[in-house]
Amino acid sequence: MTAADWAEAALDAMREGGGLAAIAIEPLASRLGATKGSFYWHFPNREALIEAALARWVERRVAEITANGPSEDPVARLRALFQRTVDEAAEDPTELALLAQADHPQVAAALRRVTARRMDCLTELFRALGLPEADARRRGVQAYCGYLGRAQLTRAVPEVLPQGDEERRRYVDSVIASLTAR
Amino acid sequence: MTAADWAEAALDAMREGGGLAAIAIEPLASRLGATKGSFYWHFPNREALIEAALARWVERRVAEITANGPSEDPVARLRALFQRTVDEAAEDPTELALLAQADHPQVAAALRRVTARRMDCLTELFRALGLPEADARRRGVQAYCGYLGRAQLTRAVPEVLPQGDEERRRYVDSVIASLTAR
DNA sequence: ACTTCGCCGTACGTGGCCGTATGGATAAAT
DNA sequence: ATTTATCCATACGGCCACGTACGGCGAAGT
Repeated sequence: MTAADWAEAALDAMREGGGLAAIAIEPLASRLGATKGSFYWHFPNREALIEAALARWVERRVAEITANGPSEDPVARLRALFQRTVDEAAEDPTELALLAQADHPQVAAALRRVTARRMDCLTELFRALGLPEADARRRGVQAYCGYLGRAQLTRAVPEVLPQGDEERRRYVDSVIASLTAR
Repeated sequence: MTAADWAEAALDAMREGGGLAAIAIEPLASRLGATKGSFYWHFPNREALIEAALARWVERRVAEITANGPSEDPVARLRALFQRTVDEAAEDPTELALLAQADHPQVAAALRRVTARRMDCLTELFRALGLPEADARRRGVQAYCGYLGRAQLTRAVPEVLPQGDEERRRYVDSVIASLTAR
């Protein structure tokens, strides 16, 4: 049993429990087949566990940004981004849970890091499409807001979203067209 | 002390505490200068209080939809919508908290009602701009995702959003242009 | 004056979770 | 073989919140 195991279990709990409140030591211990004695050996307190879990989460989200090599076609990358939103955000409410607890200092720091990197990536993408810096940033914000909003709806009220592969494709086409127009 | 007082206090607590977990009877009682004896006279249990608070919230959100008379210019209404997002969502994280807890049955029902009404309104708006039904719905979803995402960022990571009145105006202009283009 | 009823305060039991104290078990070091 | 370090289990106290039991108190009816 390592500290990483505990951090991973904390992330799992947050994914299923929907929020920081789901990170509780005693339930985690019973789920891991361990006890609090183990936990308090590897961590000083609950806050440290939260910190470790969030650090893990940030690391992964940043890694999956740079995983999309900047060599690809910008429009294809945009499309891939919105395509993945559909499948991913539906299964992993972690990010939504964190967004809802942005007043928490540790959560806020994690969100700042990930969001800033994503925004940089999106801005660079629109610059690759030929837009000047200021316009590219605006488009980046616009795209990211669309991404976040769609992630929300996918989980919270999926029935208002386009149903069926055909409709979904048309929707993504429409979004891409809006973002790359002019 | 009425049941409405308790429900209102529950909404206040949720606004400040960020989530359903903030609706706790004993803290509410001390805040209201009352005790649990009063609460359990007006409500059978905590779940009923949550239900009442959510019903209140839904009623208000629906009311503020129909408050915008459908007589206005569609583009002006769109602009007003995105303008209000900036001020409002920053001060009232209730909706974001609810979105993050969409797995909760009572919350899900409340969100479904409000979202469906808003989507109807947006669709009607784009139809008033001359779009056929299917296109209007797509644009409506697109607009609402932009709204939700911006609300998220406003609270969670405001520093990535356009700063200053001038930049904010340009951003809203860009969004409106994207949504009403073609 | 006495009862009834709406409304609320107090006290208690229960459960879940945090953090600490302390001891046990195993393996490496000397 | 003894010590030491590492890792974990058990037991405990304390906090906070839910829900219940019960008693009190004022107003209205008779």
